[in-house]
Amino acid sequence: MESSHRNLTQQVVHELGRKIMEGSYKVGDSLPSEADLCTQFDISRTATREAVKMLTAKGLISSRPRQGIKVVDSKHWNLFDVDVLNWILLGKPDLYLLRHFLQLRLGIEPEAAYLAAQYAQEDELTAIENALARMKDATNGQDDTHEADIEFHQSVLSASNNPFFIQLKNFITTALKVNIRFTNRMIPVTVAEYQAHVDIFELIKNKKPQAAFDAAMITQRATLAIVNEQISVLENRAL
Amino acid sequence: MESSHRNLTQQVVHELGRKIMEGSYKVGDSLPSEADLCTQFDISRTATREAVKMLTAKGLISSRPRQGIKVVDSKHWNLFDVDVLNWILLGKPDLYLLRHFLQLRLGIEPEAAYLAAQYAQEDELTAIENALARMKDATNGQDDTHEADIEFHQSVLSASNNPFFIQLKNFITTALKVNIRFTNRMIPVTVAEYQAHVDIFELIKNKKPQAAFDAAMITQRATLAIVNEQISVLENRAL
DNA sequence: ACAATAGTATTTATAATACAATTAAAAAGG
DNA sequence: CCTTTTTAATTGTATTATAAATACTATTGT
Repeated sequence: MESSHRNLTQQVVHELGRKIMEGSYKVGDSLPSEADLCTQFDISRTATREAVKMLTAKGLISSRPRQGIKVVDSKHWNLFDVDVLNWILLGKPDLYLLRHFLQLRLGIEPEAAYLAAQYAQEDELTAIENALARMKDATNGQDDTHEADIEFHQSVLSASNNPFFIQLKNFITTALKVNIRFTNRMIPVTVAEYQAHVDIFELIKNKKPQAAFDAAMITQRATLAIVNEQISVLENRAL
Repeated sequence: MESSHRNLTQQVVHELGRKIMEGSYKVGDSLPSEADLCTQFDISRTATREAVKMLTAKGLISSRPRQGIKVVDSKHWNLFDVDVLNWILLGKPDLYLLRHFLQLRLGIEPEAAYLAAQYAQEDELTAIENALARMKDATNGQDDTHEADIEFHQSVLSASNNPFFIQLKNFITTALKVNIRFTNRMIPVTVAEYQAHVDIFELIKNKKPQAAFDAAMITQRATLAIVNEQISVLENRAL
């Protein structure tokens, strides 16, 4: 149990957050009242209320006298919160969610590459290069495939020198992890994939923003096209 | 005083969040201890602690025994949280922040237009059209200029039918408000700007994703170029 | 029968207090 | 000087009491 090293409030936040994101409590549903949560988790009202406040701050629930604690509409959820993203991952992401992730990655990552080509500092370029080295090792089975891949994408975001893009590292990381769920058990990172990453890096390093943008965009559109195809197959089969 | 109709916890959250985002408490700084916050706001520890938990949930602070309450590194801040965005707006956004906003808008909005062209439902197209009508009225001074503009961009995001893009409505709205800060007192919404919006709508309606993407991208790159130019002027003047 | 009003009960909001757990920093020991 | 122990400051948790908000119910007057 990895929850034991966190305090009570955090444990309850995690447990309830996970249940909401997996759909055990649906939008509009009432959660147990404060009193019930206290008895269910065998904790004081203090801990319970603080957990409720944290989930409220993340936009998942509302809490009002006489009305109780309710799951609010999903448009209010802070989907870019690191905890919420992890709870999404703990749920059962389907192909549609993967598509949603990829659609936004397609917006973010090419532009991040563009900005990196404009603004990357020397140490940030080095960080990208280190991630590439790990990916190369990974193709030889000497390093964790997916972690190196994640590190590459994160380091490009960092190199954008834009706090909003940097904040989206959580999102991209989760997106990649969801992707791995569906492409797992296949060849880890192919040489072709590795080469595509190297190409983007070279364009960033040589300060070619538009070319870096285009290269990243082509890769992303290809990935998205595959998922769209998979969804089409599924939907046609369902008819 | 608009804070009086909110509960104590929310008032404290707002006050502290605002101060953090405006820089009164800088990264690494300690906030007053729980006990001090209680006396400063003249409230109980319960209310204080719940406020601290909410700010923790938004990634602004950490709170540990003996160490106290500290502002954490800004890379942990949930910059896409609606409250955090509002506190940013209450601070004093400068041209660099505006550029950061525009850089991400440039990633998001063209792709949102692309997705809207693919997936928009009839009622979502109508919503965009209504926003356009308001913008047209605004050019004649019959409606609020900037609100109609915001409504347009929000309705495109809604039409993307992607929850992540929809969640970013807060971000885009704040970005537009910051933009208004710097372009205010000028002609509200020009006919040319209005026409650019109409063009994007037509491409969405006629299901031309790539063309809608390109049209939105051109507009955004132009806006960003203006800000980059303003920053260059400022920086050259500073030398 | 119906609508407006007042009352009631449920639930969260706030407060006050006590004690436990954590941990940074100081003190003690080698 | 380094390591260990102690201390004290600060948050973590529990308990109890009361206040405020509000959905629901009952009453009342028409």
